[in-house]
Amino acid sequence: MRPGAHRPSVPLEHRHVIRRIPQARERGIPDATVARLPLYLRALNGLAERGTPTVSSEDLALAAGVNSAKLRKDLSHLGSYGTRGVGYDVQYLIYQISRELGLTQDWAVAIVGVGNLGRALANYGGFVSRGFRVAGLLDADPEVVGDRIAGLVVEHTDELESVITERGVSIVVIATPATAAQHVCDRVIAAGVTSILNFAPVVLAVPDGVDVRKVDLSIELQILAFHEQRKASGGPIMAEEWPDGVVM
Amino acid sequence: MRPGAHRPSVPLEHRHVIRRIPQARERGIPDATVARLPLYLRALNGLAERGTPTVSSEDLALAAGVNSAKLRKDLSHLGSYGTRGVGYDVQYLIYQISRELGLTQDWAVAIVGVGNLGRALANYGGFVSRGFRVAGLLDADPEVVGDRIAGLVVEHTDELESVITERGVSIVVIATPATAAQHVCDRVIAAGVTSILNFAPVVLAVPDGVDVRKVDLSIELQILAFHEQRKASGGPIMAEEWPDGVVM
DNA sequence: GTGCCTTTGTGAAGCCATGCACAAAGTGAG
DNA sequence: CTCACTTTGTGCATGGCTTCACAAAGGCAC
Ligand SMILES: NC(=O)c1ccc[n+]([C@@H]2O[C@H](COP(=O)([O-])OP(=O)(O)OC[C@H]3O[C@@H](n4cnc5c(N)ncnc54)[C@H](O)[C@@H]3O)[C@@H](O)[C@H]2O)c1
Ligand SMILES: NC(=O)c1ccc[n+]([C@@H]2O[C@H](COP(=O)([O-])OP(=O)(O)OC[C@H]3O[C@@H](n4cnc5c(N)ncnc54)[C@H](O)[C@@H]3O)[C@@H](O)[C@H]2O)c1
Repeated sequence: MRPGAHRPSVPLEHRHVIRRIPQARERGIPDATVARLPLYLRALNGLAERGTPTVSSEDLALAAGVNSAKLRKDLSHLGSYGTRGVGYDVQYLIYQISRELGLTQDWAVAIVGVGNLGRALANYGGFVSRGFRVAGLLDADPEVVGDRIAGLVVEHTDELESVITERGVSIVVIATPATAAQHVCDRVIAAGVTSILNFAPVVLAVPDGVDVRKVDLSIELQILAFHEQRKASGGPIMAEEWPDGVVM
Repeated sequence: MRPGAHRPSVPLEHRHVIRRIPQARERGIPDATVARLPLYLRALNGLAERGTPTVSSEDLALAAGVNSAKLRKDLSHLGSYGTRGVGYDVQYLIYQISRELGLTQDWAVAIVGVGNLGRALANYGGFVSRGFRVAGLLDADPEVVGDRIAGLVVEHTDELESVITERGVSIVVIATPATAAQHVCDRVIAAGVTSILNFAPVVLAVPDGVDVRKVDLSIELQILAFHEQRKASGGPIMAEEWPDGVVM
């Protein structure tokens, strides 16, 4: 996950070589930083709603749940948008981060697989709130096709390619059973999509240049279980036993 | 996220100091490794279903979508469970990883907030399939309380503490609106819960020793949008313009 | 037993991310 | 203008993670 797949040939040999301008603002924002920008954006929107005009890195870091040095370094990758002694202008920073993330434009999203999860996603308001527009709901089940959900009519997956091309869909959400996910994935890629959000518990095989992000509830729970067990068993030393019945 | 919060006082000064036994199997599995173990487990279960008795690190890595050296290093943190020249015994490895993750026991999970998302989660089969049992559904809305979902009756959040303590709930899933999440979080922690999976788009404040993992659809989409924009705008060099109307 | 083949387990190197600590830069009072 | 104060932007050190590459280990044939 989080593959280095993108950025295959982005030059990264500046920064320590010549340093042409004071800020290192010439592309190549670290993945870790990109993953935190939405967090900052959310915190900034909260501040903006309360009318706060400027915010220090310390306060914003607190609101976003990160270290303030990390926040400043992250923002420095976008450019020098703060004022020393004052902080960051909330509105201006919202604009800059939004622009960097590509949220100043509208993204058409299609959801494939309108079951329990797909319906929840379709009804989700937080989707639309930030430049993402659900432009299509698709399912293979004739029982489901024709249902009206959140103002959209579910279409048959036969229409997948035409929906994608005709409505300019650039991001596809896969919420089908695991068995169907790779097939759907292949089709949407063939139709030109290069950004996929996958909820099915499978590793999707995709060509270079296609970004897949996955959300896997089961994995999150298992990670929690690991730490929970660790806490319960009272410290780092554990019984070393395992059944001898299991043979290698 | 992924806080270093847990493991506050775990000694990690071995490994490069004395090396008491050939394998470094004395606790302290890296977070990055823990996060991949469920992936390996899933791949192994697929192999087991097809009756495959053993698997090489190369093949398993392929199925899990990782580098084979990384896979071997990850597994070496659990112990020396492979056979050189042969590979890993599928059943045995499933058992070892399950044990390490704490999946040999049953975990009682409560879901708080039974709206669109909460219902989807409650109906999700992949939940139960791996040692997780939904032991309670709770909501604050009297309209929702009493509904029967996936064999469970939704209870009122007034019952939150008693449900947690009486049914031995150790993991809580928060699927309430963002505004209610911190309040719910505080209550479940007061009731003794130390593992939380949060779907609400807020940074939860929790004391040390409590693990929070979050799933945020909106963040994933924004990350995809970032890369999508990068692809579309034809390479690392971009127009440097921004509206002069916006003043700092 | 001997020798060949396969595959693991891990040292070592390189890369990336984190966080400290501070100089530079800006504000505002007097 | 000067000075004290605040806060940014970043050099640097540290540590963790990834990947390569290979010696060690086991299986198997004869
Ligand atoms: N529900 C959850 O909370 C949850 C959580 C984590 C992961 N998931 C995963 O998300 C996926 C969907 O979960 P769900 O609970 O909504 O399942 P679901 O069975 O309720 O819905 C799946 C939908 O996909 C449709 N479908 C099947 N094949 C298709 C195809 N080839 N093309 C298009 N549509 C197709 C089905 O008709 C159905 O409507 C599953 O892979 C599941 O493992 C679900
Ligand atoms: N639906 C999605 O696809 C989706 C995706 C990502 C994130 N989220 C987030 O997940 C959360 C739930 O989303 P949803 O679509 O299910 O919303 P929803 O409004 O459908 O459901 C929220 C439920 O929480 C209940 N609730 C409110 N206050 C409560 C309280 N104090 N205690 C217990 N229950 C309470 C409500 O009665 C309601 O049933 C939201 O924070 C949302 O932002 C949802």
